[in-house]
Amino acid sequence: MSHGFRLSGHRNCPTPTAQSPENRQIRASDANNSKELPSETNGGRYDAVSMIGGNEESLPTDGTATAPDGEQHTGSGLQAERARRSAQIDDIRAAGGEPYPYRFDRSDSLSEIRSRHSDLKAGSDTDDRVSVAGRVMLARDSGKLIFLNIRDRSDEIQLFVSKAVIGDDGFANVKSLDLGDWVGVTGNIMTTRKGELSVRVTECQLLSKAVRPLPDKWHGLSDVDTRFRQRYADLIVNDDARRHFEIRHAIISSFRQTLAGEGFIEVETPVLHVEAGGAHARPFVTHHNTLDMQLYLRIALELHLKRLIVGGMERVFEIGRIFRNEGISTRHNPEFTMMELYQAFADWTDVMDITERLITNAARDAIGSTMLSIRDENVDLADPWPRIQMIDAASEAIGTEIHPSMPRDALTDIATKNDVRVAPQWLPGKIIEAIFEAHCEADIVRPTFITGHPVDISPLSRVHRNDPCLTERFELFVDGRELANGYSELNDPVEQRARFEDEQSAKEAGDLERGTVDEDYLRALEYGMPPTGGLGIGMDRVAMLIAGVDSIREVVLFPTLRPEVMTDES
RNA sequence: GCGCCUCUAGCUCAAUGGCAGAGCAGCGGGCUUUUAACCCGUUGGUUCAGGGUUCGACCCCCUGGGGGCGCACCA
Repeated sequence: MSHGFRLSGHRNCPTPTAQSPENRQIRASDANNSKELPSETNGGRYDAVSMIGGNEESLPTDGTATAPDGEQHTGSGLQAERARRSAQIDDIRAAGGEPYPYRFDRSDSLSEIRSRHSDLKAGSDTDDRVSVAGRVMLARDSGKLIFLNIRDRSDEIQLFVSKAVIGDDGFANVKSLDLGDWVGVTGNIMTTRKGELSVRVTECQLLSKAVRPLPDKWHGLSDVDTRFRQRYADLIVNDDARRHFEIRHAIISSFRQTLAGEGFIEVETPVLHVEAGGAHARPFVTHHNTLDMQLYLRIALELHLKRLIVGGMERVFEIGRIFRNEGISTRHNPEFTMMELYQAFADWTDVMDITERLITNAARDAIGSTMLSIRDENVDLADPWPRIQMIDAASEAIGTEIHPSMPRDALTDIATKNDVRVAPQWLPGKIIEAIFEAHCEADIVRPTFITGHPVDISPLSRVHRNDPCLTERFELFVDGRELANGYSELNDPVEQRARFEDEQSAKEAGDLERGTVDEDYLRALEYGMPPTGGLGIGMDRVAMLIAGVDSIREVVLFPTLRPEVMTDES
């Protein structure tokens, strides 16, 4: 850690400056900012020179800076830049200022100001005095006039800083701001000659000093590794990154609204499971110390939620993180967010309907339209979504009729002729699914329900009322990706036990993703579960669809990555 | 896990076997209506790491590491 910076005196209490008279002044002005006092708007409480407390103590002007560790740094480079800014912090403190004040009274968000003054003509002045806060994103210095662009969560605005208005000391302090610093300013709304909406700054307070420089102001951050590892920097400089997560938020919010409107109750069920059931996937294993027992992170929400249907809750849903110990790709993150719902007295057709409503509403709420462009095809989510049987799609793709009632050997032959490798333990339904995945899945562009999955790959689904080899199950595919999975829920405890036992023997035969017999779940079913429709939607993939991105990492804030090797230069 | 691609200044990118460069950011100077401001000057490099080939390596080869994409895995 030869280049490690330690700000002196800030690890101990009291700090060396805590006893100084200047510091007591700062404390007093902090009190002026505190919530307990009557909150008058503005009122000149922000000293125009509060950054260095009125003292004309100036920064080194020869381009060198002394880091707190005493090492001299010249020129640029990350370490030199951090040293220069750290030295600025020390100077502010030495002059009795506070580079990291406690709070700031903001009168408006930037978007509020922008909408209030949307019709202001070029070259206008107003009586609208505001206090706004944001991060300095751009700066243009023309001698006795400085233009800064600051940004808050809602928007950006220009600060118009005139030496004649703010005074020499205040002007020098604004000049010493770096891109990335947070500031709070007070002033009147105006427009420049070119019509740019601005705040004519009379007071400027540093709210937080950035010690590390921002990525390129124009190109932003494009190195994907850095973007994901330093998501904070990505969010600061990349508009798209912020937009993707706004969309994600709007989608989840929209789902909650749609579900609340249809009488669903949001619940939370355990993440730590004794048995990881409800899906075919390899789980993460963990351990509880006091109970001294092995636990699994959940791979699905299903079995707990259906226990609640047994309990009579009728309509429940959960939006929660699930974990699957499998490969990572543009479509898979080891932890991801699933929405599952269960509705008593409904069957799979009701569930397909609500799937369309949820996703169409989400698009409308998140991007204001149901029109999407998928692989250069214009898709209106509001159009009805086709419903195609899996066996029909697969049969058509290979030009041969297939059905799970056919002898396994015949299906194996057909699969092999169509370049699908068949594993020895696969049952007929699994072979059909493999043919579908190899020959149909990737070609599906617009939202399409694939229905009627074979019984042997659907241990929790109810048998199709018209075909004993199939189930009343569907999966939703869009752009070659599976987004949702739902079915008429199997509620016969005797049949469910038989299906679980088939799962267990497959697992014991070496198929690690298969399930086990969940005795407590069977006990629940014995109390009687009403006819029920259930649904699971991968929220990350819905967000990918609506945001129009090809990688799940664009809609997961902190995707799973290998640990970074930290160096002095990081 | 396998294959292909990639890693150069804080950021974005050049340099294809012959002196490691530019723009932005930074630093110094100028400019009172700019807006990716502009103008003049200027600092900054373990070219991911280690090894090899060569008179000479960012460049070619080997090993390792990070990342991306594809495959595999993944109802």
